[in-house]
Amino acid sequence: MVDRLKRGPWKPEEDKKLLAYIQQHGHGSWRLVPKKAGLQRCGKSCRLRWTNYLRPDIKRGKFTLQEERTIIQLHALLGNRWSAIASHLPNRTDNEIKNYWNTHLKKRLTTMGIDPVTHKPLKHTLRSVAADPKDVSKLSHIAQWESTRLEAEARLVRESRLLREIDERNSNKSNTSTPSDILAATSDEILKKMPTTFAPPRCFDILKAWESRLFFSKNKERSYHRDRTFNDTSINGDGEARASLSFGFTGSTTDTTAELSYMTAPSSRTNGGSPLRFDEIFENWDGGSDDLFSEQVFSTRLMEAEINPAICNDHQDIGNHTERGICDVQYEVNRNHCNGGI
DNA sequence: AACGTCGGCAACCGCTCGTGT
DNA sequence: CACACGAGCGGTTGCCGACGT
Repeated sequence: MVDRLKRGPWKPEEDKKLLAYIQQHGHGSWRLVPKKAGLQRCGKSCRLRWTNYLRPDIKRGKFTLQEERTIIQLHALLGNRWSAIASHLPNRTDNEIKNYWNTHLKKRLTTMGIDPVTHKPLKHTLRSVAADPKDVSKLSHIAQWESTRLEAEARLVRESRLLREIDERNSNKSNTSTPSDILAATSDEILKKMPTTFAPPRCFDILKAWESRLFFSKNKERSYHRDRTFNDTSINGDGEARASLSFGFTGSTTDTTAELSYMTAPSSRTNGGSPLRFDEIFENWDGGSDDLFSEQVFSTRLMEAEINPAICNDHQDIGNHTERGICDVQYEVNRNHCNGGI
């Protein structure tokens, strides 16, 4: 008689058997696992049960806001590459992330007027759903900002991957190659692989997105037009790229200059968090006091606040944000009290 | 209380990729 | 080079509980 393989949900005793076997022997070849563990399952079923459920390092339960943001941002960069996304979220499985995306995040983005596939604004939504022209404008700005930023970050990832590949290949080449050989080969490869159009400094795109967000500000009490300059981009040895935008604004009692700088973090410093969204700062800047900046505290306007106003006032120290995330965002503000303005 | 609908999630399916022979 | 096999990945299915009528 041929043993029929069992399918469907796993029973606790089956879990126990599989767990006990793997803890004692390791899984080795998955094909042999069910036989050795005394299970009427196929090896593939055992592997899935282990990787998606039984593995001791799996984190279960509700996704944090930080995790949600990371998923959304990584999805914009990587698409449906769930395993790649999961590698940035410690202790979460690709299956869990995929399910969470399909059941929660996709719908949420759609509600916010963002296409969950392209991460770009849904044009029909901007026209029809948001009847108030102010809402249309707001949605449009947010979507525009997000889209530009994501495109820039996607390019960053592509370019750094390309450079790393080339770097690795060169370091693996035989020692007989002269430096000029390597240089020639490298330049050739870069020329072949890079887009034919000239790519502007990476961080500028992101700053330009911020700039449009900033100068579309709804606050009429301040003027943001003064001393607005983009500063140069630099890339240091750790792979960090940085650019900054300096600008001034005039308030009712103070003259303030500020610098926004965008710095990509080297991979060694990333830990699966997500970058600070600058539109969050500006939303609060518009309505907040100048002291907001001297205290280095601001309110985060979370994406979820679009649907849940109850979590709008979550205060967090900017220092927490700069230590985590794929990209670091920093800002510096220099305030000059000018006794009644300039 | 019974029934229908919906959402969440575990599990499966089929394909691709990498590796060994 | 071709083939077989194992493992991994993304898409899909189906079960089950919650909720509404």
